[in-house]
Amino acid sequence: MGESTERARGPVWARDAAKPRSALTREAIVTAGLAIADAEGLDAVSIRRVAAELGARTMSLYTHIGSKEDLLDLMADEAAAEVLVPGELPGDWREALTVIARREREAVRRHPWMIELVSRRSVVGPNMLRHVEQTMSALSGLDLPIEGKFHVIAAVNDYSSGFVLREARERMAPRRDGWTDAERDAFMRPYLQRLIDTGEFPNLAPLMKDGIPSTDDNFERGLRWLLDGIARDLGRG
Amino acid sequence: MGESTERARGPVWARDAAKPRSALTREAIVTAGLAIADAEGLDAVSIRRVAAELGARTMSLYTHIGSKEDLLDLMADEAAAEVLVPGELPGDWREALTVIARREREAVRRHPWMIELVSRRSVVGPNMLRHVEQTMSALSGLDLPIEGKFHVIAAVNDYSSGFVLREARERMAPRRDGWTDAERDAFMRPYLQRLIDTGEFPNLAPLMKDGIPSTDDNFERGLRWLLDGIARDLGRG
DNA sequence: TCGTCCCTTCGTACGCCGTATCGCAATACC
DNA sequence: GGTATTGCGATACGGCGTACGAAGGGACGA
Repeated sequence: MGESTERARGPVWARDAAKPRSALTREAIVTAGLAIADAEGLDAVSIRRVAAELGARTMSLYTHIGSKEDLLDLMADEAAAEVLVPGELPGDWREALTVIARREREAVRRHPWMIELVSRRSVVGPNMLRHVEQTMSALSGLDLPIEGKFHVIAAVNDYSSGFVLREARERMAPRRDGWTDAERDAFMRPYLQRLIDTGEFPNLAPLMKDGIPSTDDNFERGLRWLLDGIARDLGRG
Repeated sequence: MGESTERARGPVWARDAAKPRSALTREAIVTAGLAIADAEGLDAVSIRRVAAELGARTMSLYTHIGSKEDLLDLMADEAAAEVLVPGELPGDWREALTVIARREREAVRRHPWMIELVSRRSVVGPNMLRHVEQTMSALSGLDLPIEGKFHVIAAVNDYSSGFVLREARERMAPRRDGWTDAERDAFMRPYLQRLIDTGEFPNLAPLMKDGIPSTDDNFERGLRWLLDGIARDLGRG
């Protein structure tokens, strides 16, 4: 049977995991991957490393996952579970969407590597779908066709993703290039000063000099703007 | 001199390129990298591959760039040049921001790999800064403190990034897993059907069945919502 | 109880990758 | 013409994902 060695196809979540005969299970592998990614970043997650962490040999992992991509998909969906809001959603659709968006942000702050995964491929695992379902349910009180609801949650989600992407990038910066804040400043300042001196950046120069003003409610403000715009449009219809 | 072999530090853009003695220049390397990424995706860009493309040996590239990360930074900033709007911006700040946002989207549609770079690290090259400067200049007619302007462009940019991230992900999907649309459908449908059958997704089931309704003005609509919300807030102040 | 089959484990090996190190040759400068 | 500098590249190292196939143990029918 030549095809017995063929690589598994289709979404990982639709494929059976191997029967557990020891502690080496798909679940344990995913959990170990998550721990490594949380502690050392996504680049530290290698098949060899995960195996070592579990006291197994490298190739044993392939009994339970089809490839490294599979592992990353499973990790992403596992983390997506944290986005789900437990309990009832607020009745008001704006409050409900806000609560959900906050949770997205918090989950990414806990697991910044989610950003890198999400920018590589769509995650359509069960937890991610539960999240979309929950978000759609936040709009169930609205008299709107399903496409309209989808447009709303897509726009809100796009804003959250973008914010969270930018935030995660800024938070990861020190670890990625291995600089302390002082080093970073020492390296960047002369470069930025030279750019300021060209006079090419009249509107930006004050910000480059003083740094970017960052208050914690930037996220809330942008979200409020967007929801205001949506509410006005719905009210007009 | 032990420190002569030390790795270069600080932002790439602040470091001198080597003097060109042949066709092997920093610029040529970046251009070759861009071509490969456009044609085959970011994963196809390796130092060895870029060198081969230029008819050089692998290690010669390191005369002109400090590391692969440097090359990726330079590529990202090169692509960022395409985001700059040539000529005058519209006088109305909403129109100006819209024009800029459209250009961001178009640039990423041409170079989907930008998404992966941008989710890894901040790009603060000259072209990216020119882009931010241009965006700030779109608000120069507004009577708003500089922090306020920054909050506005940050929110608009977050929305654009999020949309464009989602769009790029969807567009890259077929290439990434090497499925045709038919295969994708064949693999996904039974999986989604099983999820629908659980009854856990009452709000989502219609969308999973019929696919996501995608019209081309989703981007414009979300942007309009956000700008409406901002305009109202500014008008009230 | 004894085969038989299946399924998990994993040793080995291949072809990629980024890049440290260092010799060499050509150029630039005095 | 001699010397210092600098671009180029051969070699090598330690990582990676994973194909292949051998080995061993549990399940199960005879």
